[in-house]
Amino acid sequence: MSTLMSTAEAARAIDPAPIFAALGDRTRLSLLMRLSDGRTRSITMLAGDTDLTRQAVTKHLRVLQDVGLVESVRHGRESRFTCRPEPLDVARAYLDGVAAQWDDALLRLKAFVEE
Amino acid sequence: MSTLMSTAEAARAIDPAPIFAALGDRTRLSLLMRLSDGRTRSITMLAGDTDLTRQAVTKHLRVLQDVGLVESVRHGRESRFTCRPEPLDVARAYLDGVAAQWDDALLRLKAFVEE
DNA sequence: GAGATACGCAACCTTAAAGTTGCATATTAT
DNA sequence: ATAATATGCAACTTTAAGGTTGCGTATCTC
Repeated sequence: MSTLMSTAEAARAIDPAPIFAALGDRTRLSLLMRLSDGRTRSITMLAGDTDLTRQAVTKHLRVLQDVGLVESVRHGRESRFTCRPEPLDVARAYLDGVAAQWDDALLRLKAFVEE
Repeated sequence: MSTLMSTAEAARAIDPAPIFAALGDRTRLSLLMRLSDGRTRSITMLAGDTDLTRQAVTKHLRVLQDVGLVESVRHGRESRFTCRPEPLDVARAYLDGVAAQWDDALLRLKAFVEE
């Protein structure tokens, strides 16, 4: 079989559950929000704004990293995190798919009732 | 202050984390997918397609119900579940917001580099 | 080189998620 | 009325999430 597919197709092929799970935590959403300005931040910087310990923040960043939502680059003694938006496309593609199926169902139902 | 707001504004006002958390499980995503054809199903029906016990499915349905993703109506001795797409809009609005912020950041960065 | 800074790793605690089993109760069908 | 069906409730187990603390190591700064 061919392995060629568009990014949209690729997005649909990836299991979205782990991505949603990573997004399903307030602390992690907050970290993402702060990183979504495109700037890069160290763990200590990110932990400074929260009431959590650095280790807790590190764990959350690890969860985000495992699904590709952030990326880290070592820079001297600090590791700098950046937002990676690709998994968001996977999540959006999934939601769009469910919503589309839902809308189709409503249309068919309406057509059925009116015929 | 006014409490008037559009559905889009309302969507942004709701904490999306619990919705994402509810979506962050394969079994629940599968339940949602099967319900997103708009048809109504009993717990036993939904549990029949899985390798889980009825009770496990009941718990998952409860999680989905708690964030408004499904709705149940008692009908005789069975309770029938229906998909409710509104929370999906909340999730989509949130993802769109983050993605937009991200795109803005890239634009500003580009402008900064080129100036 | 010495001290401060930034991090990684590992152990540990607490709580909740996911799932099971057993039993009670309400409905439907015969 | 009885038997079968569909569900609800509660107790219990297992495992993982979220968080902390302590300590070791690499890296800047002076």
